[in-house]
Amino acid sequence: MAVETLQHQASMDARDAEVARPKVAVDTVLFAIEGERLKCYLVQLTAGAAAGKWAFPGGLVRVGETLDEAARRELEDAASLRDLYLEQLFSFGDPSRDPGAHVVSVGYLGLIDDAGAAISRSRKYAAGRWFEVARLPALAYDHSIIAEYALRRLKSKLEYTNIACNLLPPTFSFAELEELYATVLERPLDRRNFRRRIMAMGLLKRLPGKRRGAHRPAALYAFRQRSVQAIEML
Amino acid sequence: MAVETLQHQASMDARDAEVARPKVAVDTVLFAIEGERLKCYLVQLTAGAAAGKWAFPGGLVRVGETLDEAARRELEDAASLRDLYLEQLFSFGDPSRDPGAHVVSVGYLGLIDDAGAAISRSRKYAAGRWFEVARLPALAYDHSIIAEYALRRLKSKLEYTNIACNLLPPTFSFAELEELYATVLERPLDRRNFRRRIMAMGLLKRLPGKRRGAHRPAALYAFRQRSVQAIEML
DNA sequence: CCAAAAGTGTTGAGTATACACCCATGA
DNA sequence: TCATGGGTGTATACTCAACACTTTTGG
Repeated sequence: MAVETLQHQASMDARDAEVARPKVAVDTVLFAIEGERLKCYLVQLTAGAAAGKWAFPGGLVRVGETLDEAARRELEDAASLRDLYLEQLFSFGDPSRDPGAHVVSVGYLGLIDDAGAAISRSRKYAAGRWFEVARLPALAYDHSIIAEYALRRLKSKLEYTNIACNLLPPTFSFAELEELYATVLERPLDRRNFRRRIMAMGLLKRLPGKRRGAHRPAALYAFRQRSVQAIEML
Repeated sequence: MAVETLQHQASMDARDAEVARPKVAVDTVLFAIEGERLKCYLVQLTAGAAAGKWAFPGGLVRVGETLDEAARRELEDAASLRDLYLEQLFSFGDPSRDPGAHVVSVGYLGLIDDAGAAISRSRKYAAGRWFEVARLPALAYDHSIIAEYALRRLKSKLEYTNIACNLLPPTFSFAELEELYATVLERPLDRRNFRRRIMAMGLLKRLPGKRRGAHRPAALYAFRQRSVQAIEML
């Protein structure tokens, strides 16, 4: 096609309009902690070859919106979620990843501190709910590959950023922070070493109150700058 | 196109078919070392609003090819380059990044060990040549943002992978390896510490010959596994 | 007073850094 | 023999990992 010869990417060439082009979609792997388990949110598809299968919420990017905006729009549609942490992961372009058409998907990692905030009342999907990451059902398309990327990224960023603040409520005890790390990283942490490292970074501020429970009350903390991505950690 | 009705990302809304969709392109920031300088390859555009400006080689992704394939095809077209190291960087989806149309660009980082291998005889571009990274001309679209991403990624991966093997010829002296690091990272390295670290990793094998020069000959090395990405380094 | 979770320091090992001189060669 | 780049070791500071007991509360 001569189309290629005339231009770089967009091409104002009218012939372009007739050439089939891959579509662009976004898909978001949304994580939350619930009941000491790492979970992610899946929706059940209603149409197409993958109908009935579970997948990450996502959809086609529209002309005029950024990729982030598209991801946020889809999450709002799928689960009425807003204002969550989003980070671009990777783009998946295997033409056979969706048997119906060539769709390039930009994968996103999303984090939310409250799994309960997700409300599944989208007309677009048959259902939506949280699944334990360790026990995901079979996923549509190449979504299990996207899931692996997302999990790897989450684990890795936990070790060198303050990303954890997006998985915790505004106020939390130190034990809760440590438990978050242990849950996501799937290994126990040394309490003293962990506390020392976190404290040395000065990311937390101590709050006045105490968390009352059945036993010795825990001091409460908050992240000094929530949702900001500092560097250097474990 | 019924295609849309059949699947997830494409939403089943028939109206979708008539809606304009963003296009997908790839753009590759190709690096090489030449004359103790880090350089990257730019092409001069011939058409569109950006005609005359310099940009990274790239172009629209075709239906049926992967993103990697598209990037390789564009590099082959632009500079007759094949078999180089490519790694996906990030996707840039700001609708205004290309004033002509909404084009989502998947940025790639490319590395080649021999700048001389690039042959600019593409009909698509007015010119193509290497520019010192520290002295790039004004770039078309959002390519200066892509350039920053690429450079940051290169610097960072140099510190924890063996990615350097893609910027060096099959055989090199230790001084050349060190100089590569110093050039890219823009800081001097301690020769003894650097050598110790690299050696401790066992990534290199010593070759029998010597590099003859005006002075004391240097031992020659090669990467044990070329183009493989091991982990853990500086 | 007992069960359970919260909180707290020290030591040893390993790793990273700083630093200066001799070597081999060609000209 | 000299100019030039190639090649080598050690001492110190720092960072990371291992490890167990006391405190505070509710029941």
